Amino acid sequence: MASSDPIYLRIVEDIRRQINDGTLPPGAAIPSRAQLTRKYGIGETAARHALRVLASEGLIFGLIGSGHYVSEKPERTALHRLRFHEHQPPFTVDLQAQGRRATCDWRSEHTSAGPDIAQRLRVEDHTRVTRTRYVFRTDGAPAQLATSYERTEYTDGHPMPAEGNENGRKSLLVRLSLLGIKITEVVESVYTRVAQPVERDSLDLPAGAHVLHIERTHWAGDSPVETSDIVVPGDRFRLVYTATAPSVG
Amino acid sequence: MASSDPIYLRIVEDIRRQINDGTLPPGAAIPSRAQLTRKYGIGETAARHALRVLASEGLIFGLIGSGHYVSEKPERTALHRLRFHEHQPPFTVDLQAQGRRATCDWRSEHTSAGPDIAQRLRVEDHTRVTRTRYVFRTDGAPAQLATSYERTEYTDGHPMPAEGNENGRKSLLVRLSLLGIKITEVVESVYTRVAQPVERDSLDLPAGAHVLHIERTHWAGDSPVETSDIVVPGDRFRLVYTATAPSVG
DNA sequence: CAGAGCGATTTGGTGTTCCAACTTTGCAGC
DNA sequence: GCTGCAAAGTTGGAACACCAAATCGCTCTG
Repeated sequence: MASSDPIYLRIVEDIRRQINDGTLPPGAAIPSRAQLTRKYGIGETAARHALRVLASEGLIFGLIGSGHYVSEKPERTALHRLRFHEHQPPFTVDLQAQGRRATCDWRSEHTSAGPDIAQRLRVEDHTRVTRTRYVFRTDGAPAQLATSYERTEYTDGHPMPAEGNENGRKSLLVRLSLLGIKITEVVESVYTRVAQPVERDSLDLPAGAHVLHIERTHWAGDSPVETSDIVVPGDRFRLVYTATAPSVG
Repeated sequence: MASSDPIYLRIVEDIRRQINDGTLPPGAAIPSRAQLTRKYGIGETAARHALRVLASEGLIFGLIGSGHYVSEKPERTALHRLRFHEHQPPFTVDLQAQGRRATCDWRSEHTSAGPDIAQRLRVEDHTRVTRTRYVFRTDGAPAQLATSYERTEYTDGHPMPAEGNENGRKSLLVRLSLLGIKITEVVESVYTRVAQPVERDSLDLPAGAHVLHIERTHWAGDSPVETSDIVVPGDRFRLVYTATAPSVG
């Protein structure tokens, strides 16, 4: 706000305000670079810099040869995560529960745990674990990128197939229950960060896009059984956690 | 990766790779604009653009007169959210539970519900509600910005004081239990977005910073009792959700 | 040897210019 | 009236230049 602020920030704040208060509704055209330079009496550098900042924030988007336009307000699909009911173990709700066409492909392999995964699974470095990379798609669009790590000792009896799709899918809980292992606790740790190149490729994200990163660990008593990293496009989803009091049916 | 990619992206990917694989550890100096132009045989525009992109992603930061340096890997403080135990209502864990010096100031007022809040509280537009703005600080630094809305009918008996700090704080649950209202369900919806100017001011964030936005609603049976918007700096915190199976003590 | 001071270096803001790729528009010709 | 093409407008990449503010290192002085 200070008059000592750089010029381009003044433009940014001005346009942002117009978008917020509805003067520029979604779909409206932003003045072009040439128009901005005339309107505000600035150089082209400042004008394009302002547009770049607004575009990188997702408020507007540019079309080569056409112009810049106000983005639609992002509708974030609810992704139901942990849900708790009495007399049921904690579980995560599948994408299918959304009533959308969802598919899942995975690739599974044995590998050795790095320091981070080793700590989360409470094993030594280089312990052999089963790593499975999942790609979830909803309505054809990539929706989640998940990497799951299981302690191989637990799952050797009923191992993951090397790869497959949703048809051959057996949930973690089913496979573990066959081994007499009961999940007693699930912990999810959520944070946001910039998408890495691999994730941008898999999830079809632009440079600088933010993702929600979920570190999930399933516990059986005091032993972590499985841990996974789940990466979700930050502009397309919201995570919903529901908790129900035990004494109510 | 394609050779048709713009030059500045090649530089970005090259430096990003060096940061990721440890060639450039946190604190290491990035080559200056002049050095980059010589090293890659590019113009100054491309060099500074590459540095700007990396800086906007938070991977590096610039010091006027000194240079660009690799950022520390962000340590995100765990913010324990919903936790569920048998025979206890769902509750959110306070900041104090972190073992840190935390303070809280708030300002409370009666106002009329806008369409968004009205929908979440299942009331008509313009129904009178109690709005309370909280600012939580941890170790002196602003940590959370929360805006809570309560249906005035529930809380008129034991209203919020107009303003106060952590010393005069009575939790929502305590006030409601005095009125015989028992929270049976808590729903938290989490997403990430760019911080708005007001939030940047309150939380001391740079332009373009991302926040975690939590929409939380407390339910008593089928009636929403309180709903709040909780905004948390995305680079300083992670949200931890813990679920324990009912049948285990 | 300590400290002051100056100059080289670096970032960040801004202006100007040029170009390639693409879209939109309007006009000419059928 | 319709088609097709050319011109004008727009974005995005890139180069170059200039300046203010800040930092850093070296030198010179006391």
